[in-house]
Order: sequence, then structure tokens, then C-alpha cells
Amino acid sequence: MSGTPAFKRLPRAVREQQMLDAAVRVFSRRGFHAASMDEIADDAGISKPMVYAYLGTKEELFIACLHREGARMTAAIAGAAAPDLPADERLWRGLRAFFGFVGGHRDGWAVLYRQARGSQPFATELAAMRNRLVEVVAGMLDHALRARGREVSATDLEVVAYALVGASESLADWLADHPEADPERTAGRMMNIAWLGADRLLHGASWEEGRAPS
Amino acid sequence: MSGTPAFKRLPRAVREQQMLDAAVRVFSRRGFHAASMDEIADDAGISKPMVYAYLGTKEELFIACLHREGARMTAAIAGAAAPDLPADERLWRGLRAFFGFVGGHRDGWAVLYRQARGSQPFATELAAMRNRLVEVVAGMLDHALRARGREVSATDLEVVAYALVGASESLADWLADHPEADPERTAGRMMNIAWLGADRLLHGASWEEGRAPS
Amino acid sequence: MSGTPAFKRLPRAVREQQMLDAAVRVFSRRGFHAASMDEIADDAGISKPMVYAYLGTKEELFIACLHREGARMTAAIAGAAAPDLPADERLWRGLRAFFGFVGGHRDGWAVLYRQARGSQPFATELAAMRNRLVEVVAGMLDHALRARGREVSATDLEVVAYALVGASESLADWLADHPEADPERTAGRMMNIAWLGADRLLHGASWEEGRAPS
Amino acid sequence: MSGTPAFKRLPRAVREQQMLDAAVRVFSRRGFHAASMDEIADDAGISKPMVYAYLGTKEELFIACLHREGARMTAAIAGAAAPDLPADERLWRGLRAFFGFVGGHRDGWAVLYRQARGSQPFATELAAMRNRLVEVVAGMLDHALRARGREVSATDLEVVAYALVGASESLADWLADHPEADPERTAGRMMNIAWLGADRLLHGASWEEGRAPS
DNA sequence: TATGAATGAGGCTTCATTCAT
DNA sequence: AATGAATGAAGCCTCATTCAT
Repeated sequence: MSGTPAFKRLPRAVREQQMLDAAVRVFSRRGFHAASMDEIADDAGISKPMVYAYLGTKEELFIACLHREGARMTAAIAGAAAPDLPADERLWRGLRAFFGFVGGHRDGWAVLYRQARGSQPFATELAAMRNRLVEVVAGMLDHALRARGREVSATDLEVVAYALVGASESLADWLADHPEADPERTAGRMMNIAWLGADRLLHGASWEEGRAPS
Repeated sequence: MSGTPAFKRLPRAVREQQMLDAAVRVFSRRGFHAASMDEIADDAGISKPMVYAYLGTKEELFIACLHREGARMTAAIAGAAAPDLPADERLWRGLRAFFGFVGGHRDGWAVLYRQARGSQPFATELAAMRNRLVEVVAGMLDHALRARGREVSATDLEVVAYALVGASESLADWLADHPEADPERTAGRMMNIAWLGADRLLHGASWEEGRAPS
Repeated sequence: MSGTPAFKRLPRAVREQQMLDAAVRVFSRRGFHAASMDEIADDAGISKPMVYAYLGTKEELFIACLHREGARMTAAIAGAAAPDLPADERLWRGLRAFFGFVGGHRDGWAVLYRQARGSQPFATELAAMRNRLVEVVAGMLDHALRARGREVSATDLEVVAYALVGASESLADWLADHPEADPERTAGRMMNIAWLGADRLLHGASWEEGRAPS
Repeated sequence: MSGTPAFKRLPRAVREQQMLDAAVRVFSRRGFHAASMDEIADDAGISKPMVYAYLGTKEELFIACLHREGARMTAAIAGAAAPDLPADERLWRGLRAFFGFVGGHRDGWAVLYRQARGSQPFATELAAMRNRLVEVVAGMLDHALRARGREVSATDLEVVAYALVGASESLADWLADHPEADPERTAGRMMNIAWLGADRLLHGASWEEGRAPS
């Protein structure tokens, strides 16, 4: 009655983080649809109307989660792969950071991400994020190609980047499903695959000239 | 009275196919959770209880869709990539069949597949399907490697195959999202990526010996 | 196509018995509401429309079961307790027959009976059956009383008979719930209780004259 | 605005009682299966989700009714039959309280009780309640027997108690079905039956020594 | 700021029952 | 005589969301 507990009447910013933490936990545990606002509020130790007041609708809340976790991941990668490094070094550091992040947030990012694919409401958000990533990768490839005096169409670049990103996501899934696997080692494997393929591409080789279109 | 079959009292086998058709359409249009059994039944031109009688629960229905579409795709690929062909030819034909299938069923397989990832209930089914695919790819790689007198650990093989499959899935997503894109051309791109990378691997190269762990 | 199996096209009477057998089994196994016409038809090895054609509605079917099983029990008791025997001998034989029947049809009569109590639709049927039984018991008591020159109001007789029947039903429940118990022994116990109480009543005794009303 | 409480936003405890009242009414009126949660909610003047929020599933709701009504009845009996009274006085007061309660709640306890028998989900609950009662009665009998220097096997005691309880339940049914009957008088009749039978048993008599197996 | 109370809406599932062959 | 195909109706339950305090 008198001594209000210290964890009440917290400033808005703090509360929002608590809620997002809880939301990420619950969404990961249950999936978007199976997660209930009740459970999220409970898990955050707060009442439901507060969640609505601070973070809006369930969909908005999920998007907020996506945003925060995506930003964290982006930051981790960007911090590791400085733009002034040589291309292969950037790729390697980027991959290591990516798999490290996924491995360290096994029930965070990877799961949210998997939830988001396939549900239209989040398609936009997700596309935006992936596009940022694809652009970065494509930029790296382009940079390296130009350094060697070659040039490729924007679409080709995009597709190759897309494939690399896809392969990485796929290995990230694999990592999330194999708790005993080592993120660093997985990054190494992905690097091998990507770089060997990219390397050949960079040298202008093609699988069978004249056979496959383009 | 005379020519019109009146669409009534059809034999079970026929109705089941109609239902599956409708289910694939609706699941693709709405996503698993947003799809309602009502809409599926409506779309199939039949009453809800029949759907339950023939195909069971909503989950079971979804799995039935997955099975049918998966079997169709598998058949398409298997029919194209005869096992007695050389490895690169098999890969090329398999990829062409895969992307052709996805391109021809843009609202079918690819979408179902995206829905299925991320929801635990279907994880098992999906894992089984993907594993079959991964095994095939891994088999092809292994075959080619041995033909050149090299040998790689099973895990390494699995991971590479996993990455290739992931890249292909990713490009399939891309294809499903770009209605104007050409499946054949996409297959060619994937082939380039895969084969160039694989080729280097086959020759025993590694990104940077001693740098990445393994 | 040619040699129609022997168990098809059976005469109506036989089919009806098969259905009733199945119905009793299923009703006992599941309870009235949880039992489905589908399961009953299946269990009878027959199609649903036949059940409706022969035995009508689900409620009517249940009543038919009640009738048949009730008649069998009544017959068993009546066959054992011949009306020309002395009262105590009749009671003893009747009880022995009753508990023997219940013990021998543990998932038949006892269960149906328990289902029927409590559901209004069958109240009438059940009341009729019980009333027949109560009348018989009351008649036995009355006969014995008059033989000793005493007379009791019809209501009192009914209530006592009702209590005895109730006690027996209760022990029948107990018997149905204790598969290891011996029906004969249970009959003996009930006989003791009934006869000792009745005997005192027959001698005109009352618990505490002037204390309890009547 | 001023005096009318408007029947809204009541505290949980109050609403729960209202719901239980409504549930008892509806279950009694319709039977467990025929009763719909809709009708219960309507009858309670509240929306369905509140019922689920406070009292859970339909089954749980029924059990809650059973509990509350059972507890009330137990309290009524226990309050009347003080343990320091002589056995016959305790029995008489207990019976009077029991029949008084049943008579006063004709659409409550007796009907619920009848519903509960026969449905497996409630068997456990009911068995527990009845067993408590049987134990009390058996205890009374045992106490009286020992006071007279006699001793009976536990099983015999249980069966006799079971029969007495069954007879009482049966008369309670009869009472519920005869709105014009007088509870007190019914209690007197049951007392006569029970006490006279018990009295003989207490004196060591048996229906016919050597005839019935024990 | 914070919350207990409250609900509209909608989804899945099951069944008894009947046609049409 | 017999059945596979078909459905209207209804029930349970859950949830996102909002009042009123």
C-alpha cells in the first residue's frame, strides 16, 4: 500500500523494452497466431491495456519486434564488416557476424523471421529488410567485379546476391535446428560456398557457355 | 437433365481432388491461419462436413496439400533428371524442372511451402521432404566427387547440399514474387552459381586454407 | 460379384438384433451423447440408413435398447421368483437373479440404466420400468404384512419398496464398479439388509414411536 | 446514475456466484449435454467469454457446480449431526438435514447429482463425494457396534453403508420427483428403514444363518 | 499511469439425418 | 434391400480489443 514496488511506474522507454522482450519470447515460443496478447502481457508482468497503449495492435507489435531484432542484427553485421576492407574479408566478417548473431539468438531472430515469411501482413516489412541486405551483398560483388574490370547487369547481380542470402538463411535455419552446431564453423562453410562460386563468377566463367541462357 | 452432369453425387476420388484444388488455392491466397474451412468448402463448391469426412482436420488437410503438391514436384524433377546422365546434366535438368514447376504453380507449391516453414505442426513433414531433396543433391555431388577421385565428409556434403537447396528455395521465392521473370533463365542462373561453386569444391579448392575453420 | 456373402440380405428380425447388440455395446462404451450413429452402424457392420430404416431415430434406438435389456432382466427375475413361493424365498431368489443379471451384463444393463437416469427424454421409459419393479416389491411386502394381519398405507409401502429398490440399484452400481466382486455374495448382503429391516417393519416396530412423523 | 447499480462491472467473486447460480439452473433444466454455454451465459446475464474466463470449460463449470452444491449440502448435514450425539440421534438429524436440503433445492443438488452419475468425466468427483458420505455413515455404524461390543469386517460395513446411502439417494430422487411430498416425513421413513435394519444387524442377527453366503 | 471487467466475432469440429442411386 | 454422398444446424472455445475505474 505504501511502499510501491520499484518495478512499477517505470518510464515509458523501459516498459516498452520489457514488452518487446516478452513479445519476442512469446512469438518465438508459439508463433504469431498461436501467441496471445494475454500471454505476452503476462510474460511482461504488465496488464494488457498497457501493451495496447504503448505498442498498438498485435500486428504492430510483431512488426516492432521485427524492427528491433532486425536493427540489432544489421548493427552487428555492419559493425563487423567495415566498408574499407577488401571484399572477401568483408564477406567473411559479415557472415561470421550473421551466423554468430543467429546462433546467439536462436529463439529470437531466426524464429521471428521464419514466422514472418508467408504471412502477407509482414511481407512488406520483411521485403524491405531483405532488400537492404541484398543490396549490401550486391554492392560488395559489384565492387569486386569493377575492381577487376568486369561489369554485370543489375538483375544478374541481384539474383546472385539473392541466392547467396537465401543460402545463408537456409544455413541459419539449419543452425537454429542443430543446437549443437558451431556458428563460426557454419559461417566458414558458407564462406567457402559463396566465395568459390563468386570467385569464378568474378573471373567471368559460366557453367557452360552458350548452354544456359545468360 | 440431359448433358449437364449437375455437379452432384460425384465419386469420392473426384471430390477429393476438387477439395485439394480449392484448399491449395485458399491456403495460398490467405495463409494457413487466415484460411477458413468455410472458404475452402465454398471454393470447392461443397459443404464443410464433406471436407472433414474426406480429408480430416484443417491441419491434416494442409498436410494433404503439401503431400500432393510435393509429390507432383518430385515427380516432375525425377522425370527430368534421369540418374544415368552425367552429374552436371542431371543438375541442370533438375533445376530447370524445379524452376519450371515453381513458375507454373506460382500460387501453389511455393506459397504452401512458405506457409509451412515456421509452423511446428508441419515441421516434420517439411523436414522429411527437404531431407529427401538434400539427399539427392548430396548424392549427386558425392557421385561427381568420387568420379574425380575425391572424398568429403558426410557432414560437409550435407551442409553444401543444404546451402544449394536453400539457395534454390530462395530463388524460387524470388520467382514467385516476380511474375514477369522467366523460370528457365532463373534455373540457368542458379546452375551457374551452383556449378561454379561445386566445380571449385570438386577440385579441392577452399576459400582460404587455414583461415576458416575447416 | 456372384457369390454374395452369407451375411448379407438377412431377414429383418436378425438384422435388428445385430443392430441392437451393436447399439448396446456402443452406448455402454461411450454414453448416450458421445455415442455416434456412425460408430453404431460400423459396429453392426451395416450402413447408417439401414439403422434409421429399421429402428428410427437415435433416441428411439436407445429406448429400444432399454426395452430389450429391461425385458431380459425382468424375465430373468420373474423366472427366478415364482409367485407361489414364500415371501422371503421370493425376495432372495429375485435379488439373486437381479445381481446375477447385472453381474453378467456389467457393460450392458447397468450402464444403459445409469445413462438413462438424468436425461429427460428417457425419464418416462425409465419411470415405467422402475414402477413395475417397485410394484412387485411392494406387492411382496403387502402380501407378507397381510399374512401377519397388518396393513400399511399404500404410500408407505411404495416408499419402502422404493428405498429397497434404490438400495439394490446402488449396490448394482457398486457391483458394476467392482469387477472382482461376487454377484451372489452381493445379493446375500442386500438380502440381509432388506430382510432385517423389512422383518422389523413387518412386526410393526418403528424406530422411535412418536418421534418421527409416521 | 444515482441508486441503480446498473448491474455492470461487478467484482469477480460476485459474478462467479451469479454464473454458478445460472449454471445450476440450466444444467438442472436441460441436463449436462443439452445445456449450452450460450444459455448459461444468457441466464447469468453476462457474455460467454466471461464464463470461460472465470470458470473454465463446460466440464469444469459442471464440476464447480457439483463442488459448490456438494459443499453446501455437506455443511448442512455436518451442522445438524454433531459428532457428540448418540448414534441414532445423529443419524436422524443427518437424514432430516439431508432430505430438508434436497427438498429445498429440488432443482439443484438432486438433479445435478443424477446428471453426474453415468458420465465418466464426473465419476471421479462423484466417487469422492459419495465416499466421504459412505465413510461417515460407516463410522456411525461402527461406533454404535463397538459400543455394543460387536465388530464387523470393513467390507461388510462399507457395503451396508453403501446400501443405506443408495436408499437415501433413491428416496431423494423420489422426493425430487414428488413436489408435494414432505421432506421431514420422508426423512422419518428412511430413518425407520435404516434404523430398524441396522438395529437388527447391531444385535448380530442375519437373515438366515448359513443360507446366504455370509 | 494502470488495470480488472467485459464482449463481438468468428473459427473448428461434430452429428443426426436424408437423398439418389 | 442397401449404401455412398451430402448437408443444416449447432456447440465449444478463443482472442483481439475496449470500457470504466
